[in-house]
Amino acid sequence: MERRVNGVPEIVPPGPARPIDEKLAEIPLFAALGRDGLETAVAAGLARRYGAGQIIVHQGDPGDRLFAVLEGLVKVVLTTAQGDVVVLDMLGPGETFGELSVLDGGPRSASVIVVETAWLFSVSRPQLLALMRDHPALADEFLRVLGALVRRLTERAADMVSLDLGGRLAKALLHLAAKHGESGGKVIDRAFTQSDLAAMVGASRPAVNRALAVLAARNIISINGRTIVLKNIAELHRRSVR
Amino acid sequence: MERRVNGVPEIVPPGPARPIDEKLAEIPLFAALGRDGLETAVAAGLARRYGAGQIIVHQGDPGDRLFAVLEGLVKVVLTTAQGDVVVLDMLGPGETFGELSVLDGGPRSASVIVVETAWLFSVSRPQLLALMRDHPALADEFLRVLGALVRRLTERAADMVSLDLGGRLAKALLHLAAKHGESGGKVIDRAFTQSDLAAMVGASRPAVNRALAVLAARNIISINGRTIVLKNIAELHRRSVR
DNA sequence: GGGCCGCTGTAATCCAGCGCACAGCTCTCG
DNA sequence: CGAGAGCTGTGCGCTGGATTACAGCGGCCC
Repeated sequence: MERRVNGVPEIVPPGPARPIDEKLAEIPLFAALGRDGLETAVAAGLARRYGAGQIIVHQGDPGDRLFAVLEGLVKVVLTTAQGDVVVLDMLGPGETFGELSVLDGGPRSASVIVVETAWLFSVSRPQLLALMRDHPALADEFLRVLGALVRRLTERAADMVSLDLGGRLAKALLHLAAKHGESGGKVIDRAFTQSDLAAMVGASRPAVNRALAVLAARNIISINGRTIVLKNIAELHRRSVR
Repeated sequence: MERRVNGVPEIVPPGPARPIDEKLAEIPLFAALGRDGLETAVAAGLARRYGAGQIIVHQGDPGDRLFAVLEGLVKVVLTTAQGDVVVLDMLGPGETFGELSVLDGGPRSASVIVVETAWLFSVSRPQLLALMRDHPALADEFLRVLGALVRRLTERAADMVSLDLGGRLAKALLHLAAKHGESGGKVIDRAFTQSDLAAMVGASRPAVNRALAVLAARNIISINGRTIVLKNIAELHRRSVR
């Protein structure tokens, strides 16, 4: 069981457990390429393994690569001028980051840090643009991904101001369980801490702990160490909209 | 002087004060079209006037048009399930909205409401896609606009959790003055109220009033009714990052 | 001109969540 | 196997902002 302490880098040898193109074909964005396009992409891109705690891209740095998560878990982190940390999202297999670098080639708007040992695939901006030129379906899919990104950010901006801590936490739990959970999105058992949760919902770590305790007391969730089981999804939904 | 009460619709006759193509050429997105492309766009699109309080697009509705503000002022508003209102942005001449409808054709993620009598230009998704096909520069520019949108939303999400009311207000004032202000971005005198400001920074209206009073007492801004003069821009910047 | 409506300005009360501090637990590594 | 590090769980005082209420004021409309 992968239970590595956060913040401690880990040496991970390269070497895929399964072929790259097989994993890549499961990612919506690249699936649009078709068989031959996938081969071209694999040849053009880079696949690497990263250990927990490693920083993939650093906020503010230049960068022109688009990344896709093949395996593992990474977090998108924004550090404010005062050093406060905001976790924008957790990304698992099939998800991508670095879209902005492709759009305008500007500096990274956030950092991306490995939470669970991750296997990432990346292509450079020129390579991606060339792929898009040859495969218009990839361009369409890319726009779709962008749309989802904008919608999520919009919703999040509103949530941050209109929901109280309990609501934001409920929403975060549902979001995490749906994306990274087991048993049909009911169990969260991944390597992120309450501090990560706190940074996701914009609250202090103790406050999150309390809010979790409240949910557990109402039998809406159950907590066992770092494992959270969602027992009453409907109630969580209700709390995430009021 | 335009000093219409918010929320009260107003009948505004059609009829541009200046030619459409002239205004459109001043908008970065459409400027990429060149002379002949502009004419095509004008022929394909619609130009209309809307009175204060009118709702241009309604959150949740389907919609496939991209809008550009030629004149006036509109606000992008998100209403939560409980009825709380969040103002995402104020858009003036040269700015666009409805990009999402072009990306994925999904429902409107927010409503757009006229604040000051506005003259808007709009094109449908198919028309815009056709224009992009014939004028690749338009597609490039559209991606640039999207990049800016994503960056702004990302920054906003972080601001909402890391800045206190004073900081968020300072940031909002700088943002508004830069976009819609006079005298080199120092004076804000538009038709939006303290309630609008409150919905922008995610606070109650009295709280905003107090925060403004504090800034005025420190001689950082001066307030005269609905007119706000930024007297110490450097100090506002300082407050918007700590 | 008079009444009405909406916006600004301000005061009083209340409470959620923060900051801080500390205890207990578990996993890791020497 | 012992030490240490990092995470979870919890108590306490404090403050910022929400809530509510109300007075003053200026346009707007009849």
